[in-house]
Amino acid sequence: MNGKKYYEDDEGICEINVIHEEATKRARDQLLDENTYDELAETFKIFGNPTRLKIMSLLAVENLCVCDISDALNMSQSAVSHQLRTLRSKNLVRYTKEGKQARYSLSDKHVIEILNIGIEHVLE
Amino acid sequence: MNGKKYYEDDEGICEINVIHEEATKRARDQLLDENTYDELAETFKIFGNPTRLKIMSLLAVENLCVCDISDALNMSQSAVSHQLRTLRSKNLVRYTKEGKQARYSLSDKHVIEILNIGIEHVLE
DNA sequence: TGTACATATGAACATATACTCATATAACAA
DNA sequence: TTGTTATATGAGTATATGTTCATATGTACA
Repeated sequence: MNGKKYYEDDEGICEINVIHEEATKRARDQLLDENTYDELAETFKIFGNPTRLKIMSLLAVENLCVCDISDALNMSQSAVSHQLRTLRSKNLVRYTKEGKQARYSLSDKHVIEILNIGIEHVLE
Repeated sequence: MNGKKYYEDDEGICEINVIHEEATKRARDQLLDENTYDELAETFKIFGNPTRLKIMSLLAVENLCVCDISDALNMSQSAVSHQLRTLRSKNLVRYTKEGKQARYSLSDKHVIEILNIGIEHVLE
């Protein structure tokens, strides 16, 4: 079940040994699009930062404006605003304008689901 | 329901306005430990990279050694090995020595759960 | 022994990220 | 108008990350 394979990269031809050829093929065949993994990674990356996690945790309970969040997290308005921008860019939060303020909320139930699974995993 | 609060940082006293004081308090009170968010972020960060996602997807189906994974992903042995090290450091994969080889597998059911929720989220 | 293979790892590099600071925009109030 | 408040954002900076390259370690086999 051992075999040699070759692949071409920028530099030339490279050789790779495959030990478990059948299993490798089965595993490779069930992979999704390259693109799906990129998107998936982009999504998880958003969850990979404590500040954003805390913002999402806050918004899971209450809709808040930027200064509320700054206060709750003891962080500068600018830092919070930048992170909200990131969260918005991936459609994880949304906001509605209320006069001078912007009232933020979670845009998706999946956000809470992913949060909860993660917390479950970490706390046990 | 508007109030002013003050906090001290390295530079001195800063002022923050709170617009929704009650809601902010409720939201803040249900936050978890600082430490929990750090751990949580560390975990999600691991999922925030396409190469690692693909490795986990492969191992969700078959137990493979490093060269199998390199072949399946068309990546250098070194790059894969470094990523496996990262995955090991967070206890997401483990391996058993089989002669010259190291046979890797997922170490945790949560890994597949988190993967699946993410995929569900991305694909819809 | 020596040689080939499977894997691990340190160093270097290029890129991405998360803040701070300063400033811009936008809404309301005096 | 002018000033104040709430938010957004560009630039700069320090740190983290993902890969490559070179090399080390460890196992098996001649």
